[in-house]
Amino acid sequence: MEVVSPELNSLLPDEIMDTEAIVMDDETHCKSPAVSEPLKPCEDAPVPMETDLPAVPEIVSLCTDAPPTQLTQALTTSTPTDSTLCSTTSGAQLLLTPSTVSSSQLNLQTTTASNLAVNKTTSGSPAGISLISGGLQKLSAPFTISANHQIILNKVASSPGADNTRSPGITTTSATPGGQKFMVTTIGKSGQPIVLQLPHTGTKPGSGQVLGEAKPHQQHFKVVTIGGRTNLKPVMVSQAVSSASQVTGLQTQQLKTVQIAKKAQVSSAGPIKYIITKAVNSKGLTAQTSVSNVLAGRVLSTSSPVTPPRTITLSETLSSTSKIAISPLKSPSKLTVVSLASQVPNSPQKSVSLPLNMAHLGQQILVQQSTASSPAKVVSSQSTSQPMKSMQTMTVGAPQFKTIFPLSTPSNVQQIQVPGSRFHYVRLVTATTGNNTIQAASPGTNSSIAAKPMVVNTAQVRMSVPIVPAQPLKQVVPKSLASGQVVTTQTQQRLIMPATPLPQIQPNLTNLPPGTVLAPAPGSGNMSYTVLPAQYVTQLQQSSFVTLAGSSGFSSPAGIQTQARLPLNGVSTSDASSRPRKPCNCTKSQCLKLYCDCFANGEFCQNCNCTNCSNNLEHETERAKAIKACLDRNPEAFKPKIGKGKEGEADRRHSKGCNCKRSGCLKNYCECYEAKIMCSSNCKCVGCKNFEESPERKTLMHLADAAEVRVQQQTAAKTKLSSQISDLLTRTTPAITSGGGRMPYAFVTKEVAEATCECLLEKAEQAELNDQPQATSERMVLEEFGRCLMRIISSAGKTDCPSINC
DNA sequence: GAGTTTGAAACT
DNA sequence: CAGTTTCAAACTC
Repeated sequence: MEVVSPELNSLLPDEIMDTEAIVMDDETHCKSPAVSEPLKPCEDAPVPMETDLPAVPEIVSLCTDAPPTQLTQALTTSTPTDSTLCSTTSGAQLLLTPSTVSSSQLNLQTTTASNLAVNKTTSGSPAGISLISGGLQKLSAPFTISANHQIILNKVASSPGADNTRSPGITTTSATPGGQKFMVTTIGKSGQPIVLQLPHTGTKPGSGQVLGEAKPHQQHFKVVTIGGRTNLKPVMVSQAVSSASQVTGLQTQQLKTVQIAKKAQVSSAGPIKYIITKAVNSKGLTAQTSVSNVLAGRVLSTSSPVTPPRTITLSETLSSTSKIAISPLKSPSKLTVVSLASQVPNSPQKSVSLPLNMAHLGQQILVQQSTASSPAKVVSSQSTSQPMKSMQTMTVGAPQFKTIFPLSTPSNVQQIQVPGSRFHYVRLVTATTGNNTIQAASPGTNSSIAAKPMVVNTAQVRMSVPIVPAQPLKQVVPKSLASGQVVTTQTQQRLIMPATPLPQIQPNLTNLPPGTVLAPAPGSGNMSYTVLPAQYVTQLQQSSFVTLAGSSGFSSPAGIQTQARLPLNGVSTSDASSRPRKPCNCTKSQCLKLYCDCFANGEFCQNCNCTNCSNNLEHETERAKAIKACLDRNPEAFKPKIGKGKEGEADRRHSKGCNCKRSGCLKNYCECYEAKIMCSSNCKCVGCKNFEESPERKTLMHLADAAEVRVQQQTAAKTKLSSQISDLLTRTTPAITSGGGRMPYAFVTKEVAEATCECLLEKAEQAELNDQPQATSERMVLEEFGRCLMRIISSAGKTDCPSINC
């Protein structure tokens, strides 16, 4: 399995989708409760979860044997049962759940003579295309079946009332009479053709396929996702069992692409790669910008080194089942869950859900995303009868996103940061016995990946709760998970890693530091957690985690990589990422109290000046206790203090307000002023001058702006000067070389310098005689100086003795 | 860089 | 919840 594009998250439904759990073991299953119901953890793996906002059902149950209706509810909003999600028309299965904003339409038209029969309408037909459109989006797209087994779908550039740019996410599925299935996801630019590669298989009479119906025949899925790329990205799924593709609504406002592929015939022990691509800030981005971001941040990775580029093959042998379900949500928060689990050979159900995520059997990916303005949502992953050994759950969201990664036993986690990007990339690679070759294709980044070995607990993960800094969690996912989980939040991504047992610590999962990652202690089950800050990944590279892993009994190596920082506190990620973290200077708090900014931000101390620091992995126990203590005192201790207003920074306000008494709230002592926001009614300050009309504040602001401008100008001037000098040296080098190897300064002899000065003085005198203003005089002198330099340079390349003549 | 001021966090 | 203490950052010299 491969790619989870965070962009996809923004397109994904607001609610958490429940993907049907894939039964890895026939014997036991974890019942999946209804979406609206709290998830029940598997009996053998209870997972304590918390939720702040149970009002909106967002829990996704991944159990395979979940009640059909419940599952359906979790997956889609329109289909009553799970089985109905699959179209039963001949050979063609297409499930489309209405995306909340989907307005784009695709027209399917057979334009060439072909043995493939495709319906033009959305209604299912014997021709082999069925569209479930109960309140669903219609798909219509002219397509052409080429002679080389390709179907080219030409997306309608524009449809009435539809904005392709804003609603790029379109998924359609078609099937040939022979049972071939095609899933097309258009997530990219409008007007780009979609090409479906048709498998060269014999025609098979289309027959109604119901989810759960096992078929000995192979069915091929080819999924082409076009998300701003013109190149083809077919995905073929071969499966012996009957399969159903489920496509749920897409958030068309933003593009998301998730491609997870596992190469056919790859053993479960083979390397599995997870790539989460750039997350889309669903809030801050407009539709257009989101599209561009998708294009830039989109990642397509191949499943294995042998997998041809651009082609992802999901191949399940008779024994596997993959299923991905995504349900649309009406909430502003966006949550995407893509789960995929392997099934026993006889497992009848097999489904692939788009838009974007495809998980490999035996693995599960949860993608959860929520907007900053909406409550955080929790995705729960399924539990199978057996602890999923290779299940992985990822939740990615932006501006607030959470990632839950049930890590498979040997797994690698890589965190990738693209410079300048406001998103954090997380790559999970299930580790195998051998080294995994990780292919991360993060558009816009050429960052090299130097994964650092990391030990991942093989123990079953009992829970994971993403923590959303500014916003309460809506739900918690109590599910028994595989072996590891990663929770990320909008502002930061954290890893929850297996840690030494800390049974006494039961962190309030809803209020953990942003991006906190909790991982159960190996074998200890659900009560041991290690809370790791977002920077953990980065810091892992500095060796702390290896030690921890060893002490924690991690059994398998994994790699974590980070290239940059994560967004913080709802602040622009670019700013946060570009701004170096301020080192703390704590001396008495051991950096385990909120006095410490590092700790308060959920970060490890790194390159700080603190003494007796315990805010590191070496003191994970103390740190965990401290976190718990803080949460006990204030459940929202780690939530951002500065809320994000609806209209941008203007509405930002301090959640608690300040209590300044002497600073007039015009110094950085004041948290409001420090955050560059006005004091609000939440504040209890005395003598506040930090309000809109305050003249003092305006003055300060002007001064600050002016100072900033000066700094910028100086910086720019220095940069320009350096560039010019560098360029000058570069350009003069050949001449110097040709002139006998003399360095540039060698030409500035005493005579030359004197001549230059004379020229400058003369110029100054001229200006003075002409009663030129000082500025003009200075400019004239400088210009003359420039000319002198040019003459020196020019002469340097010609003669050994440059002459300066005014 | 040392000392002071300040206000949040922690404590009672 | 209020008052006090502790703490580290911000600020001043």
